[in-house]
Amino acid sequence: MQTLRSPTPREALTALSEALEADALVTIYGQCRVAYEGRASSELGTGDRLVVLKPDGAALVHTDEGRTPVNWQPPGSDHAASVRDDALRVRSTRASPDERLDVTFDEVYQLTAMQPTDESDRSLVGSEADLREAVLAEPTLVADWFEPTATERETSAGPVDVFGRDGAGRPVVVELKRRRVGPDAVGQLRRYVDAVEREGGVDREDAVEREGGAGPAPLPVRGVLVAPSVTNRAAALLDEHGFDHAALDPGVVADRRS
Amino acid sequence: MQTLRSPTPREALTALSEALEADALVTIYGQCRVAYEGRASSELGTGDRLVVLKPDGAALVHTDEGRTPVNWQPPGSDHAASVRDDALRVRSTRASPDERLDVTFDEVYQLTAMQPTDESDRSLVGSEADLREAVLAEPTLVADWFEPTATERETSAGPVDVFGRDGAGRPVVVELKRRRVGPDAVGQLRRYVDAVEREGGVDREDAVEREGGAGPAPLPVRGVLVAPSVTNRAAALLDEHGFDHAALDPGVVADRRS
DNA sequence: TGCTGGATCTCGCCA
DNA sequence: TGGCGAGGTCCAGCA
Repeated sequence: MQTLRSPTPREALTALSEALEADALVTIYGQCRVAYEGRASSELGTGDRLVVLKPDGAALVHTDEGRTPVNWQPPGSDHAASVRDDALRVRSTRASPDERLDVTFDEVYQLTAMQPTDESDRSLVGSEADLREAVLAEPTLVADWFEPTATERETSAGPVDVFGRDGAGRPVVVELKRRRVGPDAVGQLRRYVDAVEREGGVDREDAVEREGGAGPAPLPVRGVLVAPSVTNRAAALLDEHGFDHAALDPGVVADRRS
Repeated sequence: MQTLRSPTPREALTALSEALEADALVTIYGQCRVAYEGRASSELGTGDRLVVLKPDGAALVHTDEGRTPVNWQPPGSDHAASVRDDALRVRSTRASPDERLDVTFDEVYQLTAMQPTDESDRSLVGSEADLREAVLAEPTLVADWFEPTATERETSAGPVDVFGRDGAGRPVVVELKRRRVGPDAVGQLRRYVDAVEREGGVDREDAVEREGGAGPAPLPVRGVLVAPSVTNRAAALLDEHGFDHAALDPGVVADRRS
């Protein structure tokens, strides 16, 4: 690890160039201006910021506020350093989409180059995938009549989270959400239900069996939204479309299963 | 600004406590383990990471990869430092939702406390708001028959981006998107069109005028999706609902207007 | 505070 | 590479 305190632009350039070459993780704290041009374009006047350059090509410009960087460049970008008008300039570019981030330092207070080693993977519990596992292990969590037959079942509108039947053999589309949902989730469920309805709501094997017979008699398709809770607008939409809601919290489910 | 190189846990604690007290922006680079518990829960084993603590309560844990921190805490959280088992521990908590982030350092390589001053605001061009301005200034960009009458017009499904009439007096709902859109945007447009249709598609003044007359004869409502481009699935949905698509790129529009 | 939708969303998966 | 949807999304604006 190398750290420079208040380096001259030339000193900073030398250290930064070496660090980028060596695939180091670099932080630069200093007074700077920032310009971005690409998917949108932005300008940021003079101020003190923390700039992080990662060996995978990510670049972050952080002020003293907010979880989100005020400016950034995604991984895969190329970092380059130079001195212009006696000022250190860091430029990060990428193609597709074509975008460019320029950070010009009036003054560099500190520059650090690190070589972190990190073999560890993060394990996360409480995702939608965990919710799906819980539902498959205990389908009555959705409804006492629910019998799942497939996950990620393909439709013309995209894959359905969990697909199955009710006691009367009607197709059931289940959409899973790990948190309280708004109208968008109901719209999503609606698209899947519509698609299954259009396609006759039969599994592929059923379709083959029926092929020689009469045209498909479209079955009514049930839609169930599984989520801890829903907003008023979402509840109204669910009602409007005749969909069901199963109140399931991934955290509670995880506790019960453990 | 203060920087400690390879401090002992006690030295790090002292410096960190002072820095947090002084509302400093703090970076800690070291070998650590991370645990999160709240909306979900996660574990992260030993590795070298860069931790950023902001005076507004934001906390970021960055590895050498990715734009997104591997763990974090949003602004508004409370940071606290302590020494446990001869190791520096940083805990960031917040209520509502109740969540906690713990970072335990096996070793601190460097700790820096900064006092950044940043008065500058970022200006950004190319947002959906810019697209709206362009459409209002030149409605024929949407269609030669389009006459806007309101923005953010309220409906039971939420506010419509731009509302207006076509040449025949039919209500028009316009949904703006700054980039290529998928099925979700069509679903959104559909919800707004449905809502306006249900409500008669009249402006408030019209409704008052008509109140004494016969019941409202629901007008067919037109829907227009304004976006640079649409995916195949979205195009199919637009067609299915009889909605129009106007190809407008916010970047191109910005150039033309400048 | 909750609801709603935008974002240079990011990220992973899959065709 | 593009399409698609999840995310501890974050975030602003508004009721």
